[in-house]
Amino acid sequence: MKDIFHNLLESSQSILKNKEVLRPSYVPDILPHREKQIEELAKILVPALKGETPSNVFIYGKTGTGKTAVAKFIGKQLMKKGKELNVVTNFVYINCEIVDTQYRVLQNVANHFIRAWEERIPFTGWPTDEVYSRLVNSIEKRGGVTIIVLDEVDKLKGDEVLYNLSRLNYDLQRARTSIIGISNDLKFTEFLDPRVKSSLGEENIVFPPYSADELCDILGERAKIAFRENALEENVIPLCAAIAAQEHGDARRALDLLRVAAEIAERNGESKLTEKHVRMAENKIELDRVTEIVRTLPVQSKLVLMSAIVGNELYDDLTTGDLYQIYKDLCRLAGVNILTQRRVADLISELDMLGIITARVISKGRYGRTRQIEVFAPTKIKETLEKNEAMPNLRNYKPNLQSKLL
DNA sequence: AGTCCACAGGAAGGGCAGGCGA
DNA sequence: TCGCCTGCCCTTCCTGTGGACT
Repeated sequence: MKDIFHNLLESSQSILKNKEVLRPSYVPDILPHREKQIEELAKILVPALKGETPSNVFIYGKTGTGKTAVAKFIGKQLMKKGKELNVVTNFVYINCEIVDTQYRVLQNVANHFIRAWEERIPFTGWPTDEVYSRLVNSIEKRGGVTIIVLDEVDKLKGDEVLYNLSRLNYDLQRARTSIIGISNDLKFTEFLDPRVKSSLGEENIVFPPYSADELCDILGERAKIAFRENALEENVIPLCAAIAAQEHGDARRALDLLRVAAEIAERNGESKLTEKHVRMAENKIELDRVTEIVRTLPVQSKLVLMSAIVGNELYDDLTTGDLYQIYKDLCRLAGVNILTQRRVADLISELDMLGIITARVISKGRYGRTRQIEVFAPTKIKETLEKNEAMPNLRNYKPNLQSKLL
């Protein structure tokens, strides 16, 4: 019994030597194919090292294009150079998906400057303007230039916090601040208050998606650190890169593929990572994504999805009308309100957008115009749905196929 | 060429919950 | 605590549409 972990540890040393390198949170020392963006951002921020105020920057780019990595990388470099030159530089990174309200953003930035022996601002309770003045004080006390990075800035609730942060410099005497906003939503600034828009959008940097070749280089760099020698079959990295490039050049997805593939290979006790493992990883990631989406769907959407699965089993080509008949039956079985066909049509569209089903508009001529519905990975989805208590027991369901047979 | 089916999908508005300032 | 506002979910009503059939 005592050797259980020993054995597992032994076997899991076969392929990976440092898995952390493959995680999205890891900031590498080299960022291949982002030299231009790094230089651009560095040029904008270099005034900080002379004690001047850098322009605010907005960074755009789809997920996995290296926005966060570049921002963190530059932050690290800036702090290092600041120390060398004896210039006070501060770098605060905030992920707005987690810290999403005005209060919490101000609280987080302020707490960054508060020393261990000083009173920290609590999670809640203080009036927002008091947190703001505390923030101004602490930045002022520290002096120098503070770079505040707001990652996923589009997730912030309201633009008040952006307005307040952008006017920080008016309230500061000796210290200066500059904001870097990061977003994957190109249209984000369109909906901002014009004052915020002009103040924050002083400079823009766009991160284009990586090509398959570029992804190969990125994976190659990480693989050197992550894997033992000869643990990778030659075509593994190009395959991961090609799959990720097909979507939109997402490096995060490429790294996930490589990591999950390695985990699968290790769990199987194999000593070499092959194309087969990448394919298995691709499947696993996709299924995990779908299961997660299905699990968190509202009850009505779950019922529509279940109707689609049942419908696919009963009909060769499932249409909106057929699905709606089944849906009404399932609602009765589950004791749930029946929504109108108009609303169900919208729920079908939503499921289509999530990529769980495909709903193609087709015309059957004289027999009308409708959508043909097909469910992706029905077995796995059904399994997930059946774990939900609110779902009806399908063993009690007797379909009425009359409409189709006539 | 015109008809007609079975919807798609837009517009408007009701009802409700939650947030917020007074 | 109250009234107002906003966003979300949903319904009702409506017009539009591709193509088989007449």
